[in-house]
Amino acid sequence: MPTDTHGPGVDEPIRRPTLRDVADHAGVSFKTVSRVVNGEGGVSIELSDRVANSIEQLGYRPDSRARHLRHAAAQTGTIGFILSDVANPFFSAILRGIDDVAGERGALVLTGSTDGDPDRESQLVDSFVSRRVDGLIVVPTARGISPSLLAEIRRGTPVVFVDLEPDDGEVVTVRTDHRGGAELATRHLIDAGHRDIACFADDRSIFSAAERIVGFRRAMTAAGLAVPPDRVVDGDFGVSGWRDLATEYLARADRPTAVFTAQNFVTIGTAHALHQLGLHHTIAHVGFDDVDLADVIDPPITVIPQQPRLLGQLAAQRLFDRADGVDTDSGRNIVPCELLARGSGEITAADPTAGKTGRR
Amino acid sequence: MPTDTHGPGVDEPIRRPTLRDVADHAGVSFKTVSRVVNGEGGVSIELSDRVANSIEQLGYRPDSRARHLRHAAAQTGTIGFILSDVANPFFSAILRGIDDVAGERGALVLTGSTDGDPDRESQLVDSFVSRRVDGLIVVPTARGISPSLLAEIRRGTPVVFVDLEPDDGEVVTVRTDHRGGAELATRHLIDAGHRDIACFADDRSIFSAAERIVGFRRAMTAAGLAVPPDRVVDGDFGVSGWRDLATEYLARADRPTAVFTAQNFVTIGTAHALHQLGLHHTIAHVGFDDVDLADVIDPPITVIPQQPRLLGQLAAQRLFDRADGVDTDSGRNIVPCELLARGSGEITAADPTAGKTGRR
DNA sequence: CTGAAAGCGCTTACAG
DNA sequence: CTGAAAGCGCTTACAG
Repeated sequence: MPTDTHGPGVDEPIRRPTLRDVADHAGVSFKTVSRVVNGEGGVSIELSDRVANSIEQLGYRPDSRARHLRHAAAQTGTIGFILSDVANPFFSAILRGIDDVAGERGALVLTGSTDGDPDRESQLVDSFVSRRVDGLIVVPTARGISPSLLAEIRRGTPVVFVDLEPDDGEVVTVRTDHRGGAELATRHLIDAGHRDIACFADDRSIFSAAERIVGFRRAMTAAGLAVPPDRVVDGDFGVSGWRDLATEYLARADRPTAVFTAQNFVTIGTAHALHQLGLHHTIAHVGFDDVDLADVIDPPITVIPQQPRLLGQLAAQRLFDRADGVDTDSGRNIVPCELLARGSGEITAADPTAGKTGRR
Repeated sequence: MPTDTHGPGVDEPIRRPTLRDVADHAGVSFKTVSRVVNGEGGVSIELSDRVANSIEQLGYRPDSRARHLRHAAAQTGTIGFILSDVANPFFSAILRGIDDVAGERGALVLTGSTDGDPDRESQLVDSFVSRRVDGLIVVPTARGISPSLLAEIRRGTPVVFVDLEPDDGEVVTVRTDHRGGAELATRHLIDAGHRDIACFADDRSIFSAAERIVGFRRAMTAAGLAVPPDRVVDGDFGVSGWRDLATEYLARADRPTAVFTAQNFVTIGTAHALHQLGLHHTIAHVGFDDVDLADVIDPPITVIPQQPRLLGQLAAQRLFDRADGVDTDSGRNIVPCELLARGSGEITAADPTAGKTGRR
C-alpha cells in the first residue's frame, strides 16, 4: 500500500477527532476538554493551554449536531429559505438580506428552489425539519399553505412568508405593497394623459401578480376609465415569451398608448418588443421592479423599484424574534413603494384617434 | 392559564415527538418504529400500519443529526457553498446549478456570503464543518487558501473551488476560461480595426480579473500592438464608480477607440458612461459576462457570456463524486467561451488620427 | 479546579 | 417478526 501524504485515502473512512481524542492527546478527562471548548472557565491555565494545543494539532471541531442533542429544544443555529428560483436576482437579493441578519447571529441559511412545484416545497420542508432548522422563511408556491408546512406551523415552528402571502390570514408575512405600487404606476400613466393602458403581468395565480392587477384596475376605475378584458394579459411566459407576445400585441392597430408591466421578466420582454417595433418613444411604459441597465436604454425605463434585500432582512429579523419568543404577533410587514421616473413613463398620450384608425 | 389552540406557546418548550413517543403511541418497541421509518422490512403489516398511523398523527420527523451520529463518517446530505455575494446574479446562478445537482441526490445546500473578507470565510468554514457538511464549494476570497480551509482539505474534506482558482495547484477547480475569453474579446476588437484599446477590469487581486487582463495583453501583443500602462485600469468600484471613472476616462482627448470591460459591473458602468458622453456609436465595446437588457440598448452590447448555472452543476457533480470516492483526481474543469456579437463590438475604428488630435 | 454518570434521539450489532 | 443492549459525540446535572 503506497504511503499517502495527502490525507486519508478513499478506503480509510474519514474520522474526525472527537472530544475523547483530544482528551487522550492532552491527557485529561474529556469533560475538561468540553469546558475549554465552551469557554466555561474553572479550568487551570496550564490544562487549558494543553487542551487548546491538542485541539489545534488534531484540528478538532465540535459537532454541532451532537452538541444540541441533549436538549432537543435547543436551537441549531440554522434556518431554511424555500423559494421558487435563486437564480432570479430578486430572490437572491432576498437571500442576501436573510444572510445579513443570520450572519450577525452566527446562524446559517439552508436554501432550496422549488420552481413553483408544491411537491418539491413539501419535500424541502421535510428535509429542513429533519435537520431541525430553527425556523423557515418561505416564498409559497401556491396560494394555500402546503399540508406539511401547515403542520409545522401548527407545531410551533417559526415560519415567515416573504414576497407572497398565502391565503391563511393567521400567518406572518413580509412583502412589498404590490397593490399600492401598481396603483402608483398606473396613476402615473394616467397623469401623463393616458386613457388606454394595458397591464402585462405574471400569472395571476401568483399572489403578487393578482395584487398588482387589482392595483392597476383600481387606479383605472378611480380615474373613471374602463378596462376592457383584453387590456389585462397575464401568464408565466419568461423573457422571450413576453417579448414575442408584447411584439404581437403592440403591433396591432388598436394598441394602447401606455403599458404597465407588473414583473421584471415582463418588463424586459416588453422593452425588447417596444424597441423591436420602434415604438419606444411612442408608447409609455412603467415597470414593477428595477432591472439592470434600465437607465441606459433609450428612453430609460420608469420603474417601481422593490427593496428585496430589505425584505430579506425584515423576514429574518421577524423569524429570529419569533424563535426567541420575542415576536408573538401574527401579522404583516408591508413595505411601501415609490416611483422612479426615468423617461419611459413620462411619454404623454398621443392623439387618441391616431392608433384607432391604424395610421402611422 | 388560557387554553392555547394554536400550538405550543412561548413558555412551553417546543418538543418534537421522538421515536419513543411514536412507539408509546403505537404500543410497540421503539426499534420497531425505527424499522418502519427506515423501510427496513421485517415488520408485520399490522404493526407497520399502526406505526405509520402514529407517525402521521404525532407529526413525527426523524432527526437527521441523531440519525447519522452512530457512524461519524456517514454523510449528512448537506453541502456548503461559500461565496462573496449571493446578491450578484452571476453567483446566484452558480448556486442554482449547485442546488440542481444537490436536489437530485436529496442533499441540501448551506450558503454564506463573505463580501471578500477572509476572516468571514474562515468563520464560515468552521460553521459548516461544525455542521458536518459532506463537502464545500468555495469561491475563494484571496489568492491563497485560508488556513482553516487548507486544514480541512488536508483532513480529507471534499472541497471544490468555482470561478476563481487559488494559487495552490493541488486543488479541484471549476471555472470559465477567463484568459481565453478575454483574448477572444480583444481579438474581436482588433479584427474590427482597433489599435488603441482600453481594458477596464475588476481588481487584479482577483484571479479572474488578473487572468482576463493577461488575456487582453496577450491578444494585443500577438497583434503587435503596444499596451501603454494607463490603458489597463482595474479596481473594485462598483457600477456607479465605474460609470464615473469611465466617463472621465473616455471624455479625454486621447481616449481609446475601443474598450474591453472585463466584468459585469464594469460593463454596466461603462455602458452608462458611453451613453452619457454620446459616444456609444463611436467607441466599440465588448464586455465579459452577459447583462440584462444588453440586447435592448443601442447599440446592443457584444459580450462573452458565461454559463454560471453550468459551473455550479459541474462543481456540485465533482464534489459529490469526490465525497463518494469516485473522483479522486485533483484537477480543473475549464469551460470555454464564445463571443456573442450584438453590435457594440462591431463598431469599426474611426480615423486613428481623429482621437489623437482631439478633433471632433 | 476536575471527573464519572446519565441521557439526548437514533442506529448498529446481537438475541430470541 | 420483534426487542433489549451498547454506543455515536456531546451536555447536563451531580460528586469530589
